[in-house]
Amino acid sequence: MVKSLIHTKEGLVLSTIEVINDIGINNLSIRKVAMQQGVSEGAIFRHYKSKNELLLAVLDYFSKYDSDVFVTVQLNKLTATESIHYCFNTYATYYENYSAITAITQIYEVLRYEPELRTKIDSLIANRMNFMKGLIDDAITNNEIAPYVNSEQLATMMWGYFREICMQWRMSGLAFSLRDRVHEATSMFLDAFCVKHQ
Amino acid sequence: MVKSLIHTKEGLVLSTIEVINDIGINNLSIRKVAMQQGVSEGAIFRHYKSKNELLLAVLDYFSKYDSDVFVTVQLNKLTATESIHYCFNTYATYYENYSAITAITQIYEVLRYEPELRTKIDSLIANRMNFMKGLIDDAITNNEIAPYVNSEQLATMMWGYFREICMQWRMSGLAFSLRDRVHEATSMFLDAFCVKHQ
Amino acid sequence: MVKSLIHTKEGLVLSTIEVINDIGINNLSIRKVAMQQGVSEGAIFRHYKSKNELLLAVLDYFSKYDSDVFVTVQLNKLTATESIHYCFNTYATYYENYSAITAITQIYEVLRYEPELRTKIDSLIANRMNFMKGLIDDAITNNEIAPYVNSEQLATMMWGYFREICMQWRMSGLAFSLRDRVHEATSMFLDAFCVKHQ
Amino acid sequence: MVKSLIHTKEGLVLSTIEVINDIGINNLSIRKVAMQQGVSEGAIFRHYKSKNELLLAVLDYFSKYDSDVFVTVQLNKLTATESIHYCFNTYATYYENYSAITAITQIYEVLRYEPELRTKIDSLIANRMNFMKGLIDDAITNNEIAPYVNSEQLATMMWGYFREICMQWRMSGLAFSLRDRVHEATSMFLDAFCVKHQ
DNA sequence: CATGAATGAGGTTTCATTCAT
DNA sequence: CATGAATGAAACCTCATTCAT
Repeated sequence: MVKSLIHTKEGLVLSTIEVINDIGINNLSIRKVAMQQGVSEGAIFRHYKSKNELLLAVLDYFSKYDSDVFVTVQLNKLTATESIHYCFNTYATYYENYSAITAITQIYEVLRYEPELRTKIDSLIANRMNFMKGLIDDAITNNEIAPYVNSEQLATMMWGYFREICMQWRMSGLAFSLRDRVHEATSMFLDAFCVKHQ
Repeated sequence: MVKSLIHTKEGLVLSTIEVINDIGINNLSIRKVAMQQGVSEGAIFRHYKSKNELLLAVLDYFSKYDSDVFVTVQLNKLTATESIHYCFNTYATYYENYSAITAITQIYEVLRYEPELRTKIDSLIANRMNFMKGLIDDAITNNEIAPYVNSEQLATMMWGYFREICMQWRMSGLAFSLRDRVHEATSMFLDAFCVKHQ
Repeated sequence: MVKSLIHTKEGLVLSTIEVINDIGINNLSIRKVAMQQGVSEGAIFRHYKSKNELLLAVLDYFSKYDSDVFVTVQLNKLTATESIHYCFNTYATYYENYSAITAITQIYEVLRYEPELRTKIDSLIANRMNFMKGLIDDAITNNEIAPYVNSEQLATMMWGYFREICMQWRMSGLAFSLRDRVHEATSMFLDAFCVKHQ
Repeated sequence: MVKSLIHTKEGLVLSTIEVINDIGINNLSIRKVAMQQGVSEGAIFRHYKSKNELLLAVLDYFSKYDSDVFVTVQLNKLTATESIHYCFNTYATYYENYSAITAITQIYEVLRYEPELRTKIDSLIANRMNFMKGLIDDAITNNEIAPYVNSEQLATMMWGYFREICMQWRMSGLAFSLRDRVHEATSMFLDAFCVKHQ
């Protein structure tokens, strides 16, 4: 479907995400990707040496968005809490428009069992954690969040919530607004741990 | 290994969990379970009609613990926030002593793609959510948690955190105390959303 | 179903015929017979050393009826053509009341590929042929059938018709009267090859 | 053996017929066909999605010959009884030169138990019946066969004979001339049911 | 570059049969 | 006698990957 508009190599990444979303990572196979893309199975191996290299490209595509968000946040001159809001809002908006991509958020552990993918997954998770922890630390420094807050735990809570709500959204058949729900939750988090002013 | 001590049928559930933890749900096969258990492949099919029926037994085993915890919490005459503490503490202690079981918490989405398992997974998740939401609602009623808190969102946060910290624990090679970490996080949650007394 | 009324050993023969009729000789298995009979799989091997020995018992049961018919025909003091009529009428009546048994008439070739069964099948077919050929020869001797008729070919025609009409009866879902059809065909045969009297 | 001369896909049909003839439909397996053809088992599934689809191709190949015969008969401007002679003579000649194909004539009932094959078998049998019934009806119209003859019954007799003599031919180890025997029988049939001229 | 045929390993499942109880 | 657990072989089928064209 996306075939002629973009290069085959990139199209295969999108097709793979589509297949994972449609039938699950467990039922993913080169044949299914080839069918989704409308090419032969052999053709895929012209572009990617192995199935796991294709999955690596999927993870690259996935983490590339992370990098973009993180850079953008840095460039915008926002307060730390505003940055946190901005960050989750950006993800939620993106995911809402490209729901298949949320499938990737749910299969970290599965992919981690493939040796070729483990490093990539680990750094992806670490980057997300560190970025959020950094923002929270900034917020503490700037007196936006209470000083006694454990920034690592709070970052874990936030990403944990985000992945959990993505799962609920998928389970519901995309039946609610991911964006609104995430926005409300982010506000809850920031209000709860902010410095209370009299 | 566990062969002669307990019935084969139950041993297969434990062996399956062990294999999932060792090599991942994606690489799980009847053959591998048979090897882990020290029986032939055919023998498994005397006890479970299919691979998915075996996985269903794994999920039953997994959710049985949930039921036990929920009942125990109900029996103990604790305040709502104490119950929440008790609940997560119980899980963390159990999981710390049986770390392989945490593998199951990470593969909901994968299993949901198997039609025979989807209902089970969905009810398992719904039960956890409803139980926690109930406790939070109780806490609100009892003035332990602030009345403006959205109990569903808070429950999502807590279970999201719990699954996320389980993942981190696994990724770290069980390098920290799950129990301590979860205890701290639960306190953070309850403090943050509790009614502030002057 | 037939369990307690008759001995298990004989019940197994009937159950086997039932299963062959229900799901086909290709899908016949010891397990299916055991289920039909309501016993364990192992129990069958108490009575029959192997699957093929059970099938041999089925063929014995099947050919026993042939013997009975042949003897009865001999005892009745009928003309040769009357005997032929009587013979096919007896079969048609029996098969109409026990339709499952017709399944056996359709699987000679399949069973012949099992070395342990081949001799039995061959003699069963030879006996039917010889018996009918003998009656036809008698009819020729008695001037009931024209002298130039090749009795072996005519016997082949008659048994061929009989098996073919059994197949059609089965395919139709037993939708017509096997007895009437066979009676008409037998008359057609005997009229066509009889000595024409002026 | 037939490998490089003709396409694999068509070769597989011939190999399958060979295997059925050699070891029986009951012992037919993809593995045996692969061995007969000299390819791997997986290779077969590139050409046929399943075992039953391969068997369907066998039946197509088998019924294709029927169609050819029926069309040829129609084209030749023969009398009805000549057509009947021609038809059976053609089959007998073909089968005599390709004896393995007669195996297919003996396994209708077995194949009918496979849902994917039933329709094909049923139409194959119906076509043969209707064609022969049509010829007989023509013969009656043309005063070649007596008007009181039930054409459906006669067609059943003829096909029944043909299948029965094929079975005997196979059982005898191809020890007699199928062509001569069938020719004689056809003459017997047509003489017996023809209009007697003074 | 792309295709389509092929492979060999491995997947789930069924089967006939054995044997301790 | 009967059961139920177990086995080892074989069934059908899918998979990642290779390679000639």
